[in-house]
Amino acid sequence: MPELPEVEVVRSGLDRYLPGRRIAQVFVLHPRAIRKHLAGPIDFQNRLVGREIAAVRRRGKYLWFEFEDDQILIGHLGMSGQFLLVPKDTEDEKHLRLRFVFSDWSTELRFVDQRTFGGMSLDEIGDEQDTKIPASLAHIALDPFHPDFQAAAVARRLRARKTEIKRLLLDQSLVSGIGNIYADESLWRAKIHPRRLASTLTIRQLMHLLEQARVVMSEALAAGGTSFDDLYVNVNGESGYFERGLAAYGRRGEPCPRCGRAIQREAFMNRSSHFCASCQRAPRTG
DNA sequence: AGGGCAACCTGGGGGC
DNA sequence: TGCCCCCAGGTTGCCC
Repeated sequence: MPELPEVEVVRSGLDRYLPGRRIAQVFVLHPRAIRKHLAGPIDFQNRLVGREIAAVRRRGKYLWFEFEDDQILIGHLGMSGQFLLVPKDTEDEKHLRLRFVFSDWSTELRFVDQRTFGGMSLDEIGDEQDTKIPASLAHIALDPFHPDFQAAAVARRLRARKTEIKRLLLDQSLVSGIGNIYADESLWRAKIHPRRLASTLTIRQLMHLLEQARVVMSEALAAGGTSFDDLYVNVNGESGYFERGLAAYGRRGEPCPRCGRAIQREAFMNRSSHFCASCQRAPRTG
């Protein structure tokens, strides 16, 4: 569920409350929530207790907690993950996976995740130039919100690939942060069919597409993200309201806001693509 | 090397 | 009620 705008809403909520807080206790309630931390739950707990959070950062759909040394705690929401800041005496959520208790604070941090595709792991800062990014996230490309994001360079990389443009938008090693919702919305805005081969587009068209991705995601961020149900909420449990801003995603059969023809849904990579067959012309086949 | 697909999970909704 | 199938904001690993 959560793509860049939703993860950024969560990150900013965490970063508003957590810097300066010291972890007093860590509870691992489901082992899958830390499956990428290979050293296991005891090591996970031992290495966190006593640490003070310095900042909460993000690249693409990953966020991470920085401490005062090179240790980093990475989090990914997967399809259904939530970070919630709640009073300690709040009843446990059904899918509560991790609990963080802080020194001298009546609020605790909870990681709740119905489908368990998300999780947390401990890592160290990598050596990538001056940017403090966890070593295990080195393969994650810059996202369109990053000040160093270079649309022209990314466009050249996209054009060099011999596959459909939507696959590439979803490839987090080329451009990060875009998922199924914002891929469909960006393609709709740029009037490009999702199955169009990237190599048939011009650099100018690809740069325009990347710009549409940045714009639609910043509009979504301003609206608090897209929430179809209560699986996506901010750290206070509130939904975002960008669903009303979506033109194509999840709108099969509804009129295209631009031309009025019905939005199509098509199976794609075990999921789906939504587009306007009139505004986004299908590539020739065969 | 790069492309394509199944697997990892839980739960909601629709059809019968 | 119940069962079965399909669907869902993502990533990974394995095959070719």
